[in-house]
Amino acid sequence: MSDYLARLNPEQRLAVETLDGPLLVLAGAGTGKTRVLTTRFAHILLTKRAWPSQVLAVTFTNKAAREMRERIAAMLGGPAEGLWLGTFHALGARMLRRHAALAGLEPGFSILDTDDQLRLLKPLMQEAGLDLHRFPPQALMARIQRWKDRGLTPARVTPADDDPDFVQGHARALYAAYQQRLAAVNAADFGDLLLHATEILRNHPDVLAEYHRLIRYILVDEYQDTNLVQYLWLRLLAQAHRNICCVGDDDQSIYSWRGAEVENILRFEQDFPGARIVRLEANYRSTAPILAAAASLISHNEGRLGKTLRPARPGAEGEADGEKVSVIGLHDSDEEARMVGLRIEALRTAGHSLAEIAILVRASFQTRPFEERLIAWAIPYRVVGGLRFYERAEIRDAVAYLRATLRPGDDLAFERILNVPKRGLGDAALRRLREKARADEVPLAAVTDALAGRTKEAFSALLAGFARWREILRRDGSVLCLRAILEESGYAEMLEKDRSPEAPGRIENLKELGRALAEFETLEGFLDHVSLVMENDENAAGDRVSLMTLHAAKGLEFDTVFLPGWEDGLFPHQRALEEGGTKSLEEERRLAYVGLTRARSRAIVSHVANRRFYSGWQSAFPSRFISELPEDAVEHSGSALLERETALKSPPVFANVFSSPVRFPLVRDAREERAAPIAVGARVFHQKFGYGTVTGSEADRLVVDFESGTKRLLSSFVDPA
DNA sequence: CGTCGTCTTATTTTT
DNA sequence: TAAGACGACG
Repeated sequence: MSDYLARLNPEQRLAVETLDGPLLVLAGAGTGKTRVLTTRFAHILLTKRAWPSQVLAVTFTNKAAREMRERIAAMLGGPAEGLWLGTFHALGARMLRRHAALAGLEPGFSILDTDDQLRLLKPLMQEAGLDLHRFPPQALMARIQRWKDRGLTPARVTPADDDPDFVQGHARALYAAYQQRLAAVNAADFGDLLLHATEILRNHPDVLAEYHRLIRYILVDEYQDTNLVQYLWLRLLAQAHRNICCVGDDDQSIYSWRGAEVENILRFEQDFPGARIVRLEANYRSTAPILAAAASLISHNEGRLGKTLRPARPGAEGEADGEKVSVIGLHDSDEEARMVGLRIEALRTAGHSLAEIAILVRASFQTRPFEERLIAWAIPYRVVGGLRFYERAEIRDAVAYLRATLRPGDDLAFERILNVPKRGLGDAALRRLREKARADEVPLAAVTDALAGRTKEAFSALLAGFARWREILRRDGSVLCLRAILEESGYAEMLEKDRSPEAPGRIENLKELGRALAEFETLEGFLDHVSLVMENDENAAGDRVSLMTLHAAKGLEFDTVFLPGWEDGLFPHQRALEEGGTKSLEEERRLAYVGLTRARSRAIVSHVANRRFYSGWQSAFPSRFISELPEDAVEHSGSALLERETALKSPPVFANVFSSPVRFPLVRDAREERAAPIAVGARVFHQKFGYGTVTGSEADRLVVDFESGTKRLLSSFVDPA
């Protein structure tokens, strides 16, 4: 028997070897899901049931796709080429490029980012006479996205899907107009990639048949996070041979806000009659207390498919059941950050690798106090999934230049860089260009005789530039073209002159863009890569603490996981409590479950009594999730311990906590306590200025002598030394 | 047309 | 608080 099969446990093996017919693998956290998927893929190939190009494997993130590709390559003993392996969006794009005409697009269509989308939508809303203050374009955009998530083209949107009160009942008409504009500028937004692809399969049986011939096996990762279009797309592709294997965990469904429908996984058996279900329940990752905590927490959700994780970690028994989950109450977020920093230091001293430590937060703004603390103590860290590489302004600018060079009709790209760097083509010039372009029915870059004087010259110079860059692109390739653009457009000069601290980083980013560009044969391929895949992996290497949102942590694991900010109103989030009812609360709980199950050996949950909120402070109660953890797997400690106990017994008035400035008497205010002991003559510590001596005070301000000089600052910025 | 200052407003989660 | 929008001035 093949040794790759021998390495699996019986349930995993069943999941790998059940090749014919629909199969749902319910894989709990840490049960070897990725291993099953990749082994299954390799098994299909090694048993010669299909060629690599006949298997379609879909993941949610690029990271997962990359990891799968690497693992498969390792199992096959060579690079895995020609696979249909990627994210839903990447595969959708690939499909759409092949059949662009069927969606009313040219094959070289652009993929828009959110800026472009709004720039397209805004004027349409204005034309409809909508007040953009009362109806934010983002809100309508979100509505359109949700429709796309559900596979609804404008024609398919029924009055039942529409809300007559929203944007004065214009939503559907604006959606149709928006789609027309997209086609007019030969562009697709993110949602279109799957919507168009699915629509093509629905409307063109010949194309569908082609894919049925082409693709024999389908593998789907994170099935619990698929939305309706993704489901429709998969079902269409799978309907001929029905060899579809979906792997997922309903307890880890955390993307409903993005249109994901847990129902997809819950009704798999009805969708694919005769489907088999395999449950993976042996958890190889976490200690018994962590699993007990996670299990107890998630048991408060209803409507689960039901799985019981059992500890199977090698040596789990030998480690005396492992450390209990720590729950620590603290006074405020700064203290929380200090606690985490101290513990990280202690772990480091004890020989733990920083790469095995993660801080997982609910919302991205929470990362700040931790970053400040880690910087102050010189603990290397990385923020995972923050600003993506492609989302940085300079990258978008450079890409817009490339897009406008490659596609003279790409008005959105052209508009973006028209006056970047400043060349005297401001709002007024743009307005005139737009009017003329509209009247003459030509792209912006083809407008003539719309401007006069200086602006005219600047515009001609820019057009001459593009003509030159197009020539360079054709003759010398994209890398030299990019270099010419940056030099000749004045963009490089603009950055060099920029004395702000970010400027050097921006220049670095552009160099990185050039390096990435060099790896692509065509500019078209590169542009797709950039909008679909490109990630920010600087800092990826090295021994660093990982700092990220809970959402970004799915699929990862660490020895030690810090879970700060478990307070009602923050986690579960206020909006989940106010809107969406039980469903949202359950999703928050699944998020907590995901967080806990990232930990192999240690999980440290913390909550604070006072959290920074805009400029002021708000008191907060411990998260209700904390009381859902089993007492015997948890150890409580911390300076806010008493408050926690009182708070948990108090009536549930949580909804008011964040929206009103009420201070609950049972929660001590960290400010008052801190402010008192700092008197004239006291030694204090400041994050930036270091140690100093207080020489005076007035109201809430202190006068402090630092080595670098005397400062007047808010007492809240210094700590007693 | 561009710059500077004031004012507002926002904090979920992202392919 | 802090970043972004917007309006008044040069």
